Amino acid sequence: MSVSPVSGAPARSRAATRGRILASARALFAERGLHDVTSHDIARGAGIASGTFYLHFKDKQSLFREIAFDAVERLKARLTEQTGDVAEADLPALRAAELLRFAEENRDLVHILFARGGASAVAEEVLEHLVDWVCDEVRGDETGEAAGLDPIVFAQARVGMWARVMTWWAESPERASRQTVIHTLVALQRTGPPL
Amino acid sequence: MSVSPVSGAPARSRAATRGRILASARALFAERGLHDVTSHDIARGAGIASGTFYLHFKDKQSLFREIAFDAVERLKARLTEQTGDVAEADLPALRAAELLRFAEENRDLVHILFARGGASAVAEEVLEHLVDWVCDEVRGDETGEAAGLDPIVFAQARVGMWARVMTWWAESPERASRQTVIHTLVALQRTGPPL
Amino acid sequence: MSVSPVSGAPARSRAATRGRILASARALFAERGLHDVTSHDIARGAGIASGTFYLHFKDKQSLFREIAFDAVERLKARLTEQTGDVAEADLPALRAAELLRFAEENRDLVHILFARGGASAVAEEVLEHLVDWVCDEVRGDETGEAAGLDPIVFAQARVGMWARVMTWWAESPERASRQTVIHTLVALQRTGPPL
Amino acid sequence: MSVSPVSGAPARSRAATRGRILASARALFAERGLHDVTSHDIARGAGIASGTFYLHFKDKQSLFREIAFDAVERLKARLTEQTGDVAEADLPALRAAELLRFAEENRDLVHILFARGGASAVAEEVLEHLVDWVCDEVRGDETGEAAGLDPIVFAQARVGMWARVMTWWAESPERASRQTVIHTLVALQRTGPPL
DNA sequence: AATGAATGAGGGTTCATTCAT
DNA sequence: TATGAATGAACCCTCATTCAT
Repeated sequence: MSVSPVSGAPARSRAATRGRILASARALFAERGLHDVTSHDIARGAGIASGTFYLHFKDKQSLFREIAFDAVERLKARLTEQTGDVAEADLPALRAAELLRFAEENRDLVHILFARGGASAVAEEVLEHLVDWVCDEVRGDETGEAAGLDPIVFAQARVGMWARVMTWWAESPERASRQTVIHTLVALQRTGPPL
Repeated sequence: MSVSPVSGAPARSRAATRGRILASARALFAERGLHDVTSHDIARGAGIASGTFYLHFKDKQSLFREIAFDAVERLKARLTEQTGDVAEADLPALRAAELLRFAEENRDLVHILFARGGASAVAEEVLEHLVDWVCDEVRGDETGEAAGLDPIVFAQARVGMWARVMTWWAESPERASRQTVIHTLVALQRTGPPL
Repeated sequence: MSVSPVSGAPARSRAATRGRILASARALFAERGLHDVTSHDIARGAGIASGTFYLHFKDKQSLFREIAFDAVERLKARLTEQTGDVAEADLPALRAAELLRFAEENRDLVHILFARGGASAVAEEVLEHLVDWVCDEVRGDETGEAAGLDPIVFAQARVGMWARVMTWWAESPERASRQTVIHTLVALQRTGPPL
Repeated sequence: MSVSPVSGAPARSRAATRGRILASARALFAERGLHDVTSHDIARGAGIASGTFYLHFKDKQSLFREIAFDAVERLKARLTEQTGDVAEADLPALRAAELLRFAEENRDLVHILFARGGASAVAEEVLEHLVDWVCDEVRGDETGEAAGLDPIVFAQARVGMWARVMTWWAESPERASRQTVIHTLVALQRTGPPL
């Protein structure tokens, strides 16, 4: 009812706009973290008006959730694809390679999820989600590397390790060759014989 | 007009006020995370006026830095104390025990530093600081567990593992017995023989 | 390419859409008040797209005006119908009965006009409109109950009384029997003999 | 933690600032109604920064409540002062006079409470509060003017009448002489003999 | 050293309205 | 006629920080 002159508006495709918002948000979150990115920033980055943001997402938080969980799902899918096609002995190396591939192809996402993302409860959920997944896998394989270890502690440790290494590598992949990283990860995952 | 107070006897010593602020901040940060605690909250918790905060700390950021780095230094000291007094074979277990002790005695700090604290660049610095320390240690010991591995990757992995496990355990220590956690950590740190 | 629809047979008639909008608005305004109902809410309630609203009404304000003035006109008509058919002594009771009937049949409208609706200048206009009408009536009847009184003050008082009682009764008619309310209104409208 | 340069701030008395805000709000609410006055408007009118508003009031709503209920209490006090000092027959006239005095001395408040104030649930509460008061009074006096009438209906009617007349008169007192209004009100409050 | 009232730049979000399709 | 994505000004409120006392 109050004064509110308006200029006008085009009509791009809904899906396209949504995509632009996601892309803009991903980039900005990676660069500055959830708390230092405003909904206005995201809108500007997407080339839309600030109100438009809320036509596509309930709020900033839920946009972040969507980006985060979409990413973990993709990561899980990557790691799962490997299983079964190969000799068991090769699995650790293949998985390490997949982690690096994912980190390389999703440098911004990795940063959001595992480093700066810590800004919110969402990141914690994401990590816990990953832990649960590893945990389930380990429990299903009594004779594997985690035999005799507590599955949860094992999973927490492993996820912590992965997250940190991926984040570091994604930040500047030139700091260590892919082979070096894979080799180190594989070694660390080969637990020695009991004393 | 009134009796002048004995000079040199401030109502509260500068150091005491500073300490109260630190304590209040530590508790609040742990409970709600950096971004959900205002400078007013901290002042109220410390029983001082809001302006007084700035008489003791440049700003919220630097208070957080101080808390964070003080904590890592204490953690490093703990881990270092062990070295040298014991047989090399026992070191991993002793260190794991120290990590848990630290986590237990500093539940709030651990949360700030490694989980929710992620809210700022400071937490990233803290982790990196720890990585550097591990890295230096590893480089000085060519024949140790990290022999043949890239020191930086090794350090990142180890710190990631420690941070995650400590955070998880600190959150509710009743989830796994101290022995279980130590045992799992030790096993994961005993890298197997090269293929 | 497809069979062309019979011309002159719009999917939905203009008037029908208009009516749906009015009905939707009436219900929502009554439920939540003018300021808590958005044009989108109205459109959704009417089963149309939000843009369509503006094909039928200039803006929210003018929709509200239309609803409001339509209602007062109907109320006035009700009260006027009575006049002339009956003995003068029975008029007050008949009118009071009409007020209640109107309130009962238009519970939502009454609320909009006289209570929550106060949200805007429109409600004020409506009341003033009613006052003018009562005023005119009174002026035309020099020997009536208002004899010797200032017509405007009289009209303001009467309209204030009516509005409040109707609103209250419409909100939950079970709070007082129709007879009780009528009886009280009639008594209050029978001004006593001058001192 | 974000950029937030600040200019500086004086230190007027807390009570004084609070008073300035109340005065500014009263004037603006009367002029434009609750919904068309922003917290910035109020702050500007009070000569303070916009944030200062929230140092003194929880939000706009509660400021409005305070203004409103303070006013009704004063009105009730005025009407009560009279009781007891005078012959019962003179009471209606004295009360009517008080209503007008109040309206005259609080032109803005009257507008807020009984006209534009309709904008919010608060105004409804205020009116209901007044109704309850009248109701209680009436119930305590079985032989008074309301003898034989339903107390609630009676109170609703009376409050409606008062509110409307006060509002109208406060808006421009020159429209009718004080004597005229009082005379009319008194006449309307002298209910006639039962048929 | 301490106080606490004041500052004011934004932050997230809403919504009346437009217009290309 | 109808659609619905888009607009963008404006709103309420927060909070890190300052400074007169």
